[in-house]
Amino acid sequence: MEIVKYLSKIPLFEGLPEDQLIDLSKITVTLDLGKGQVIFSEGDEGRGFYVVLQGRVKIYKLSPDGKEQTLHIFGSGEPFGEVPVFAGKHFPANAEALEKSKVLFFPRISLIRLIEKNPSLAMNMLAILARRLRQFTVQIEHLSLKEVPGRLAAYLLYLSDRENGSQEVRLDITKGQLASLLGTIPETLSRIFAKMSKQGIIEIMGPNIKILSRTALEELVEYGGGL
Amino acid sequence: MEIVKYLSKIPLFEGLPEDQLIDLSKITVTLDLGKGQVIFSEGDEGRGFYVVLQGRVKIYKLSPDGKEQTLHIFGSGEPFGEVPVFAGKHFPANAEALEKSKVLFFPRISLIRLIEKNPSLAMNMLAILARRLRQFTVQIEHLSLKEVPGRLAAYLLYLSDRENGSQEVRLDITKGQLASLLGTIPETLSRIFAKMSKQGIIEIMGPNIKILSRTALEELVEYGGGL
DNA sequence: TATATGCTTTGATTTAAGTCAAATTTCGTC
DNA sequence: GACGAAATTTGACTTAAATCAAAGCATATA
Repeated sequence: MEIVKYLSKIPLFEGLPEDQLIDLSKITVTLDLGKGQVIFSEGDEGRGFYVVLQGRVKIYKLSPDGKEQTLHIFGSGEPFGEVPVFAGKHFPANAEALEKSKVLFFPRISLIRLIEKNPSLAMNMLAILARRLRQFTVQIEHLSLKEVPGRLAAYLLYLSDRENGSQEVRLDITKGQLASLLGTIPETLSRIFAKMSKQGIIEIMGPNIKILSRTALEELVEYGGGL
Repeated sequence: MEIVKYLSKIPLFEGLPEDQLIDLSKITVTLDLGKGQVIFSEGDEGRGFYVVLQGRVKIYKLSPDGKEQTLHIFGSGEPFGEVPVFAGKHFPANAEALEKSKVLFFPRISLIRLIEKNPSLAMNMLAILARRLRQFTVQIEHLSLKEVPGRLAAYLLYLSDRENGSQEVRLDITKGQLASLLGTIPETLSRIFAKMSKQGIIEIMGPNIKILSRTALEELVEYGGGL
């Protein structure tokens, strides 16, 4: 079966024996989503969690006046919506497909049953949640302790590191989406990009960015200000 | 043994059979901490996690220039520092006793062994981590989408709700600590308190605050601004 | 190719909140 | 109860970033 092969590649289920993967595959539902399609909304009952197969999914919060704060953007292989499975009740945020996507859905009940039979699955899940907690810690730090240029610099360095230190990175989300992820608005982000570019720290070619001075970016993260 | 009785009251270990609690008690180390004493620092290797027995413990991040963002304040019965146990390596933040405190330490290795033997413990930990993730979601939302008055209003309502809607709440942390928890500085917080007081929304008597208009607070959370 | 739609940039202005400095209150301890 | 240290408040000032408005680009689709 196709699904089993997919499952075995998802970090969450790494190291599970084949028979358990088959068990898992039996409880999953595959969802096909169009661009912009809402997967769940804040306050919805959490009946289970999801894993991205193809495409990208955005998790975000809305303020009453419609301003958006992106919490995460998940790509292929990443699980989301696990919180209510264990914490109970409802989703604390919204989820929406950024592009045409496929996601797997794992119903809560079946999953809990599976975990009870299967401690190592629980360990994997613990690791995932702990890692996510760590990401949030960083995000909170950035939002409260750093100005926007510092946050952007940190993000660019993160992208670069992800491609083992490449000088050139590509934004795989729109600049508007990046603004929301950094806790700001497109105008502000655009101005900061312009300033960084003028100072010769980066070079912008559409969604491709060449890092001209890694040091300058690191200083922005470290000491902020002064752009 | 004393410790076993303590352990049985900690949500994390709820529902564990007595013999497992005894096992647990054997691997714990009790730490006595003075006020202001550092428990671990960002970057330290995570050798295990902690549970507060008495007192209060603050988890926080520091910016290079010394500004502090409090992530959590944990009281009696609450676990902290679990992230590196499952996510690996080092602590992502600092921990310090806010007052004279007692905490239990659970070494990583023993703990993992225990969890592997013991699925229900894993389920409890999953629930705890999931709840914490949810709290962070809210905190990020607040930091990015709401102005300080809205965050303060939300905090006051939270305190009030915790004492089933009481009109009078008591800050169990200093206003400086509250400022850090809300992602701001004491001066700003003080001004906002003054404004709210002038507008008859609250009445301040030292650390005791009387909520005069719950509605006004709710509006601040909802629509922000206008103080 | 033309046109509409959505992204991005730029400019002018406003504003919330941070900084620096100093006065004042509160608190712990001798 | 009195002293010194710490926490809190107040004031004047600065600043980063949001808002509002409009123009410029792309991109995809008819």
